[in-house]
Amino acid sequence: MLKEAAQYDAKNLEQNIRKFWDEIDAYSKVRELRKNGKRFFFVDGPPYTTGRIHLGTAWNKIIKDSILRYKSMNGFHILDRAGWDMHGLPIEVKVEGVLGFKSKKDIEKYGVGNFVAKCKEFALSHRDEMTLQFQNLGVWLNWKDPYMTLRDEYIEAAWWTLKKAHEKKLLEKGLRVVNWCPRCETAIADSEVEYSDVTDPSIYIKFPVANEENTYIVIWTTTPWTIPANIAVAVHPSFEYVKIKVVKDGKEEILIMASELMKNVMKQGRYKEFEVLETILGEELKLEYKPPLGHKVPKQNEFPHKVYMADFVTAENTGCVHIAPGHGIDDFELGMKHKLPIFCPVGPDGKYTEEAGEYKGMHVRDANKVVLDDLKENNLLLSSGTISHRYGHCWRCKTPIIYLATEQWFLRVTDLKEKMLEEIKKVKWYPEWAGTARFADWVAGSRDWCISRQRYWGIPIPVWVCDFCGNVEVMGTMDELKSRSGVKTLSDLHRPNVDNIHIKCKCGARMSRVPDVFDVWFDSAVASWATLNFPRDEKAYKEWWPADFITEGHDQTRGWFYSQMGASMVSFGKAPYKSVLMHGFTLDTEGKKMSKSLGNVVSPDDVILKYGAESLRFYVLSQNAPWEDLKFSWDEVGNIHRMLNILWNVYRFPLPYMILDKFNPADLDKKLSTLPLRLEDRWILSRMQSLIKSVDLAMSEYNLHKATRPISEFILEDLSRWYVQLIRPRTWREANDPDKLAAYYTLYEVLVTITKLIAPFTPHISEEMYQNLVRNINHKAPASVHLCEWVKPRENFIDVGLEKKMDIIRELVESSSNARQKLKRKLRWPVRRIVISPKNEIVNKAVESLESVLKEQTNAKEIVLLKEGETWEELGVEVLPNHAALGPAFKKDAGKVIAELKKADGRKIKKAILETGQYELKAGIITQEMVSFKDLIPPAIASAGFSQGEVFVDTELTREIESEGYAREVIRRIQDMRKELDLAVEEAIKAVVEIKDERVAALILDLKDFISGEVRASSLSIGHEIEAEGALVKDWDVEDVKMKIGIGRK
RNA sequence: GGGCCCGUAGCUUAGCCAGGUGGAGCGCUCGGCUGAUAACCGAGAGGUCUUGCGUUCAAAUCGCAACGGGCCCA
Repeated sequence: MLKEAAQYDAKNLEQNIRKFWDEIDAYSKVRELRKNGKRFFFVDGPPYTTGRIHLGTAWNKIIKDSILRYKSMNGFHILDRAGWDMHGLPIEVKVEGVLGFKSKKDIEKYGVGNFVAKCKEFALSHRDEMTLQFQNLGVWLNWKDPYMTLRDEYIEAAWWTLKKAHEKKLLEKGLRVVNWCPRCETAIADSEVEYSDVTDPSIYIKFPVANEENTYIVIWTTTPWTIPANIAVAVHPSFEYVKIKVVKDGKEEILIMASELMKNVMKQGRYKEFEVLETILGEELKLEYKPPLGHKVPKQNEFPHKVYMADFVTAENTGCVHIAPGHGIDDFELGMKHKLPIFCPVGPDGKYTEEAGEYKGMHVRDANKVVLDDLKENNLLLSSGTISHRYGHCWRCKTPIIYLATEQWFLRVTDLKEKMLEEIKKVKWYPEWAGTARFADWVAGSRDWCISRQRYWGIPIPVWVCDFCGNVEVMGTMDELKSRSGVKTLSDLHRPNVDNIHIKCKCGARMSRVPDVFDVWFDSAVASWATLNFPRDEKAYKEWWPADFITEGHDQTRGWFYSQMGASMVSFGKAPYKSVLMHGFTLDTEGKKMSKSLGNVVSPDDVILKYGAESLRFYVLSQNAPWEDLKFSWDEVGNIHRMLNILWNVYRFPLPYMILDKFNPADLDKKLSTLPLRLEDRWILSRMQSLIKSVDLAMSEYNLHKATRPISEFILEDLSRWYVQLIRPRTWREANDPDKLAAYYTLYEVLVTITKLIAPFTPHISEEMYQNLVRNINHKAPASVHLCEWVKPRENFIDVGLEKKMDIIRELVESSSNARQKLKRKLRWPVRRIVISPKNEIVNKAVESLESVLKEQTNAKEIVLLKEGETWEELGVEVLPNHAALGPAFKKDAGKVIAELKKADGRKIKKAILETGQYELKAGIITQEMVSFKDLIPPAIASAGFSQGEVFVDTELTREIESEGYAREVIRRIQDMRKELDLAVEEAIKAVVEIKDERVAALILDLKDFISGEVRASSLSIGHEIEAEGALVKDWDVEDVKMKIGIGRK
């Protein structure tokens, strides 16, 4: 049996439904049901297990959930392990914070094992918290058996991949300049560098040219601390450089710089006069200079210092660029090209080493000022100021990064670039430009991937190097390590467990593991095979890989989309995914990004608390195209909530009637073909099919916004505002009226269909409706709506012509209420007639077939339909005299003509003028140019236009109309009072209506039986001399007529 | 500084691909409805389509440039 439904309470409903899902283990049932379906391999981009989820992560998972639910209902066998990214610096930094650590030394002192254990604990507890938050959104993924980067089998996938790289000679150890965080004391990836504005020194330095007295080459830098590592100067080969003579404080100097920057340098150095001695092309500038800090850094005196050509030099500052190959990427490359020493006198902690001479032990952060002073002392500082510019910071601890030349392990992905670009083309990208423009650009400009980190909480790099011969071996699995090393038990594969394992080199010496761990991006890079437990489980890999679909935010272009692609090219030589949906970011209402420092963060929990998860779900899905950034708006979430509330009301409104009538939809299809469906029933069924089609079309391109918006439109416009209004009177008819049953069956069919249509997007409310509408009727039906098949459009229900006609009827109803409003005639009061003047034949067809709908909705006694283009003859025509033409023609008789025109029948004049061009008055003949016409609408008539013509509403009162108007006023007030007494729908009453106005009392008395029926009164007295009485008595004012109504239980 | 995306009413947006009188919702004002009712419906006001230049008979739509926002990079 159907059950009645209370008001929409999202939070309560959602909690109950989730409990229900748990009880019947709905998720597992759904996956089990589809296990023979076509495979659909989805890889969850693993969120990082720190802190709580934010709106962006919520959106991400909601997209995934909706698409997977849709796919599942369409028969796909889905593999969808949730994923967790659990290693890396972010967690280390958090744990360091908790333990109050400041540097790596603190960690070593605490013990690597202890520290790693803390990190693991942190990651696991946050995983649990975040799982709950995702589940509260109604997101269905495999939460019971998620993939976790800290598990041994996952680590093996990374190891296996590195072994592949080694086999393919794509793994190399090398000296490179890397982004280095001096606090975390590790290399960090390009993607871990966060840029923000900082103020730095902006200084101009003179490098003394060798063998030329008082001659200097001028360079500019923002990092004075790199000057002790200066090895060369770069100039642009095709720029023009000058040697100029300047005088300052009575001393003569010769300076070298780009000629177009001469003025700038003069200004910076506050030189008043100068003289150009020589102009030289960059490529001819062959100079040697003396190290500016040779006296402080003795090592510097061992190196030659020369000028080299480089295309990266720009015409800014001086046009001569300070080159420190140990501290810059371009510098390093120039150094490699010319075989310069890669001099890097800075240690991993950011302090100068022995090689820095007198600077030894000083932190580079403190060195800028000292270097400046030293340069000034030697008269080498031309000017010193500050500049505000963007500079890189460690994304976790916010320390400004430095560039250091260090020995690191690299994946030579640049070797695979061409092949990768080919693979990108084979992937289906949504939207298309995400792949062809954005991702391809990024890949084309990418560099080799530095995968080593000098840290603790991560996947240990499985590389063993011979202490003696330097031979390199990579372990691919735990078993391989055990058998190579002879170690029997290994509790897990983290540090420090694997640190002190040695294996025997083929040369006979001992091999030791390199102490590094992987860049955490490498962890998630192997997710598509790690989630299949490859290499342990090859069968699953063969059956499922590569992924059919992944979806992440646009920041993952350079992140996960790329890291997966790189790792997969190394491992398997092909793309790891077949299709990618790139989604946007959540921004605040201003379009600014949400950040803690701006205080504009909205958490998903806040939204759920106020409106429930479903409103949030439908909101993020429908608000934007998925790939656009979403400007969060509370108001819009509120609108979605309202829409869901209306859906809920539409669902619950027929329930009491259906229950009362013991409605049984068991033979729904048969009934729909045998019952006398009205045109409006056929119309909503047709609209329903059109809706299914648009949802399917949109979903085929993952256009979630185009799938959800029409659903919302349908619910509001077609179902609630129109269909439910139309069938309302039918639902309170007596017993077995086939007309009522037709409405029941139709509405039921629509509600059940919509339940399935919204299931992927708003799974809770859908389930709740389904349980009542379907399961309470038929216990053999699937236990959950999510176990149902997706609905297919039924062609036999589609009637496009009918939909068009109904559109016109709706327009006519709108126009007529517009016209009513002009004369302040309420809808409760019938109107004598509605006259429709159509511009188009389709209007006639619509009105002819749907006249009953039109009549009812406009509350009109009669519909008068004119022919296409016909003017309504009852309209008067006002003739407007044109004085400028009449005056000269009739001279002194003009007054008479005008007076006659006013009295005459305008319609006749207009007709004659239109047909013959003239009209004969007593006072003379008038012609076209002497008059113009205006439609004259009688006072009781109002008009309003619509797209296909015009509507006239005749509000003239008759006894019948007045009687009905007042009667309805009385009915509505008695209904209101019934409500106030909280009477059951079918409960009978007795009522007394006392009206002092005798005329009105008589009018109402005409319809006494009608009123009794409508309000279920077993006795009803109406009159001017009776007295209102009953359990509830109220005074009313109806259009200035005083009434006193009393009602009570029978 | 570069690549990609976005900019339409006070707010959120459709229309842009394929040029032809800019549509909605929210909010506001006014009105209506009343057995879905702490709900619902209608009407009205509200637009330099970010700006400028160009192509075209015609530009929100196509092109170029600038400005503002986002992501990524340098």
